[in-house]
Amino acid sequence: MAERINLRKQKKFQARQTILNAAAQQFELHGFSNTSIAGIMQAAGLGVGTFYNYFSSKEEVLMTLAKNLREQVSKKILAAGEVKRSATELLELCCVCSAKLIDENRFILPLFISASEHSDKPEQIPQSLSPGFRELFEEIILRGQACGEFRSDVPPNIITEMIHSIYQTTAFSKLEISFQENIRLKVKILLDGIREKNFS
Amino acid sequence: MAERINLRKQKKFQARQTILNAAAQQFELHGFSNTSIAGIMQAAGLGVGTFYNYFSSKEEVLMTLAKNLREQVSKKILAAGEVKRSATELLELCCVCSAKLIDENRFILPLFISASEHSDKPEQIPQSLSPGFRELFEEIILRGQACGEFRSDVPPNIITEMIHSIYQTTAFSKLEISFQENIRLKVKILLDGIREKNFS
Amino acid sequence: MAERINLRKQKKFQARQTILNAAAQQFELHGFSNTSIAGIMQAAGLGVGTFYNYFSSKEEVLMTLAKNLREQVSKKILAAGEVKRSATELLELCCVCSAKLIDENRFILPLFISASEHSDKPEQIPQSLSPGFRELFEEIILRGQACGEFRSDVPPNIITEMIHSIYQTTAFSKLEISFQENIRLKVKILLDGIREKNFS
Amino acid sequence: MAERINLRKQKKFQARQTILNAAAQQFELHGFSNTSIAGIMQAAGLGVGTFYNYFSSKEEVLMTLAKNLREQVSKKILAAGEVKRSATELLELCCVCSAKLIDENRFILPLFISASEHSDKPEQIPQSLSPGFRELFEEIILRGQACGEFRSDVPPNIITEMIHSIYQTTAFSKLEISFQENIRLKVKILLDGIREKNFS
DNA sequence: TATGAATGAGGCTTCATTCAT
DNA sequence: GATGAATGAAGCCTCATTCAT
Repeated sequence: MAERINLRKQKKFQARQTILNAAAQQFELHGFSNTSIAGIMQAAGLGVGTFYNYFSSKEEVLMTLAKNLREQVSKKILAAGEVKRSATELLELCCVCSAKLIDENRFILPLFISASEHSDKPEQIPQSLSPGFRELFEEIILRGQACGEFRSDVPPNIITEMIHSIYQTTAFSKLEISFQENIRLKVKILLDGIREKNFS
Repeated sequence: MAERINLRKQKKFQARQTILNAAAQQFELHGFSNTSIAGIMQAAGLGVGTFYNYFSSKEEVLMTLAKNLREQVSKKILAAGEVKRSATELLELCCVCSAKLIDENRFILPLFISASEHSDKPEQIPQSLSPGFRELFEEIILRGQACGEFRSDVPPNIITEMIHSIYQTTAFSKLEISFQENIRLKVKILLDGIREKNFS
Repeated sequence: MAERINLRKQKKFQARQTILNAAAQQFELHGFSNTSIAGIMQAAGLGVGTFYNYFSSKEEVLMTLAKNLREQVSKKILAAGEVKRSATELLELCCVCSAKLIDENRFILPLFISASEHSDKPEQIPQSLSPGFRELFEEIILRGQACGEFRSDVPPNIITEMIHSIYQTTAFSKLEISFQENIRLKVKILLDGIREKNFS
Repeated sequence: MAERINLRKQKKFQARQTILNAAAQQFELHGFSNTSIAGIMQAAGLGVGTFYNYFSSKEEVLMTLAKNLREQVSKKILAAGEVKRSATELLELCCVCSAKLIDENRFILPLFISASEHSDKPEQIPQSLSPGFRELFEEIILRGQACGEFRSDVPPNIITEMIHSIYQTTAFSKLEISFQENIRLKVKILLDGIREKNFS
């Protein structure tokens, strides 16, 4: 009996996952607003009505996809933070980790930028990927400023925002260079720009 | 007779302007894809059908708005470039100028990011605001690298892209700080990050 | 003074004619229902509003074009009828005359077939090109039947309708043969088919 | 389960049929271009959107209606052709058969004439009802000419076209006589007109 | 739970017609 | 009389959402 319930739960979970994957694929292919629920479900090989057994709107799907990515990123980054290093090293490491994960789920980033736009249902769209991400970066920067490693004449949230901006726009880059390498170079510039001059 | 025609043309020009302004307002308020043509024309206080006397699609309106801004930015920047200065000074000046103009037409920037998304009519959406903007920045950076003022271990197009990213995402910033000041601080970091270390 | 009025009338007449010609051209090019008033007036090189100084609807234009053709055809045919001949000769002659004129204004025939369809304003569309055409044919046939030249076991209006049908559909013919020759052959068949067998 | 699906498919088929019938009725009532999709669906007692679950345009509906009729006609005619008779008899029989079927679906014929007009989507409108109809007639005529039963001084395609023209315009006839009788009389004339004089 | 047909609101676009100049 | 910008009705079509099976 318990197994049967488990099996059912598993099946349900599978359908949900199928929808999420199909949605990700369609979002990447046609963009968020040009993707219809019918389109997603067709890609998923499921009936249209089934969608509403798992989600109540396209926005919710997007939110879920984002949450998943966010959790992955957070986990990786938190793990990295456990070993003690200089703020610079830590920040660099975090950036590399993030870049890698985002690269593997690239579709999600553009989505955020476009979907967050001015949706009719803005409450359903989280501000950014940040929770557990933005905070972490900001914490590292604060620490770096506190110990004199980073310049203090620029507010930490500005610096965090700048890091963010690098991720967001690099996802769109048309340059020949790879996403991760592109991020690496920009982070290098940023790190050199925020390093306290007397420090080195 | 000529006057009569002139008068009419003038009125037509005004109507066009009214529509453009209403569109800008609505785009800013609800976002590009959430703005309907009916909405624009209602905001403009004109009949729906009138829209098609001036534009053939929402995309064309956006393109027109963008072109207008682009031209303003280009003019300002080109004027700034005529006086000879160090690459650093020039870049800083350009950034300040651009920031000012973009600040006054803030709505347009988010538009580009969202509209470019995956439109059904992508050919109608120019890649960015850049023509005469991106090129200018890149030229300044090249010159700075050539004379040893800027680091050469990062390709100039990466740096240009980074400047772009600052504009794009700062337009969305929720921080308390003003747009122009925000840009100023980020540009400061960037300039410090790309300055050749031996140079100073 | 009188001249001035005449001149004005002439001018007015010219504009009217210009519109009629443009309409004929557009009808032929795009079909009746796919032709817009704006399209006609653009082809005429006149302002849209001007249309309503001369006609009150597209249907009226069509009616006018048809009336013109009808009058031409009638005139020719009546002239032909003045000389006395056998009914067969007369019918053949009429058919040839009609074919020639219709060929020169081919566009009008298809129009009738399609426009008469089920227009919203059916009262404005005359039944056919016939007045002074259908009647004439019918009279010739009646005469032919009366003098034993044509078979009498088929009502004359059926025969007239058959002649009509030849004109109507031949206007659409995709065959290589010319319109007039095509008509000639079909009329030959028809004449042989209605000739009283004992007569010859 | 299979039954359930079957039931649904059956219902779907019924809805499709309902729409086709409503469309036929509306086309007949108001003509093709004066019939709106909303009108059809209202006549069908269904929601507007439902239309697009079955067809993608009015043209497709027309095409479907025509195809159905064409198939019926072809079947009947082919059956008639299996018994061997003289070309004259065969042609007469075919004409009678066709007349009967067309009479029962009279609406479709005018449609073809009007719809073929100059549609914006001409590729979607087949040239005529002919496939398996025009060809058949032409074959009979060729055979009749070959065996000296029909006159050979008129190309067979002209004769076929003439038969066609009889059907097309008789569908519009305002005469008191019935469609089938009307056709019968005209075909009699035609047959007499194409019979080789020496043959009888 | 899965399905997919039905629905109608809402967006886009065309166009005949009006009217101020 | 000539003009053409303004208009809104009306048609087309898409799509999120519901609901009976």
